[in-house]
Amino acid sequence: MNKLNRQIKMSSASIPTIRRLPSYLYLVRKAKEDGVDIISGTVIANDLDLEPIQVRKDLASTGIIGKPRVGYKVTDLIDAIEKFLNWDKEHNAILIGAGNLGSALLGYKEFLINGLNFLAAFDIDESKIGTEINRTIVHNIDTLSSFVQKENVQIAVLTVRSGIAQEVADKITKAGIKTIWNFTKVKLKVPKDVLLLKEDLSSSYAVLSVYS
Amino acid sequence: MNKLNRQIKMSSASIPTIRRLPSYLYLVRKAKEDGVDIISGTVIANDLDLEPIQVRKDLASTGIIGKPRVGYKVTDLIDAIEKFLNWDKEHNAILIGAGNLGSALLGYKEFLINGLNFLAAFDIDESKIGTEINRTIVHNIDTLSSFVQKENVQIAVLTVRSGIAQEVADKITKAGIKTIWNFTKVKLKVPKDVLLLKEDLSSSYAVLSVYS
DNA sequence: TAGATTGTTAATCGATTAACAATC
DNA sequence: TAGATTGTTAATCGATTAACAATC
Repeated sequence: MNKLNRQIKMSSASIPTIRRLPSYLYLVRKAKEDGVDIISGTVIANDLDLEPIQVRKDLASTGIIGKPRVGYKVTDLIDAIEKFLNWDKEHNAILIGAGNLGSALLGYKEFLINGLNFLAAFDIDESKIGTEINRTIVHNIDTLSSFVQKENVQIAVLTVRSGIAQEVADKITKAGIKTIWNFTKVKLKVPKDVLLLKEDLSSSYAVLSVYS
Repeated sequence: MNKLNRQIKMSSASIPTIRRLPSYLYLVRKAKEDGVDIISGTVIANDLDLEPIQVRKDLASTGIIGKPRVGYKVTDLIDAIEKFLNWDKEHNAILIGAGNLGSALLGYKEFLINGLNFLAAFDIDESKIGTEINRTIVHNIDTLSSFVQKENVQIAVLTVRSGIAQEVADKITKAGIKTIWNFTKVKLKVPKDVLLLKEDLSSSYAVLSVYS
């Protein structure tokens, strides 16, 4: 178990399992729209190119109970996954750095659907400040600390250029942020009680270039 | 070993190892800029919050040979990682869907530095066609097939809206594309010999919301 | 030399997969 | 009923970690 896992591990499900759950949810919601009432792990597995046993194990960790020979009740399964992922609750977030990547994230509908609620965006660019990007108002980055202190912000999404990433991280952790989703390429230094999740496209590109 | 791994596994290093290598490379390049000639696995591990043994194992898979008591020669290590990842060669790519996310990827400097060469972008939006985004010209998506057939395109980066993702994938695989980096939320169906890598922000968001 | 680091071989750990009884 | 699917328990597989000899 590596350091990241050691730091954040506390759920009954493994991180690979947690990462697969959204794809099940997406599929089962679509099934519901199509009027399906019951779905089996086998069907899910076939659709997603996974092993049925893996799907059963993953679903079991959400607490859902299926019916042998039949499958899972679609509405129950949706509820179980949403609840397990805490996607039945709102998560207040701010986005820092309203460039192209930031704008893309503000417009990402999956987030909206699943409870990620962007209270505000922040940028230094005068021409952006005061404008709206996908319904989210861009604020002056100078107001960042006071905003975080006043509002109940759970998650900070960091899409600034790497040069100022650490500085921004210092500011928001001092203001009380406990979770940072880091899209910069900087390895941030933050207090131990802050959860850091780093998004790293270079590692995916590495997989691509090794195998293609 | 799951189906994705079974399909693409053929390198000596595991996928987790491949995914960690870029962070080592980034760090070692910085060390070089700072005038460092020799670096030890222990130092790299401390900087990245990893175990020294893991770093040594990972580096060993690139073929680099270190000196006991001393460490690795910085220039050799950079070369070894670059070579192992095929980042010493150019990879011709096209980007399909020049929205915010697509534009962000076209401007991502790490790609440029590491051999990912965007030959062209494609979009349906008339107002974008003919313009340049970070030095890459946006073409009419109608010219996609003929472009792929004429040019030596290795990688297609898919940042279109999900509704047309499968249609575009059909078109480009028919035209001969062998690697697709899929940023849409659609589970694409492609011929068996096409390498698919899916980028999925929902799974990261799942990890965040379970632990925060 | 003494001690830090590499690299190899073995042990551990955890995730995936298999087997199969229970069940509707 | 027969057969498909769940859920549990055990086996396997692979990645991480530990131990330690080799070495500069």
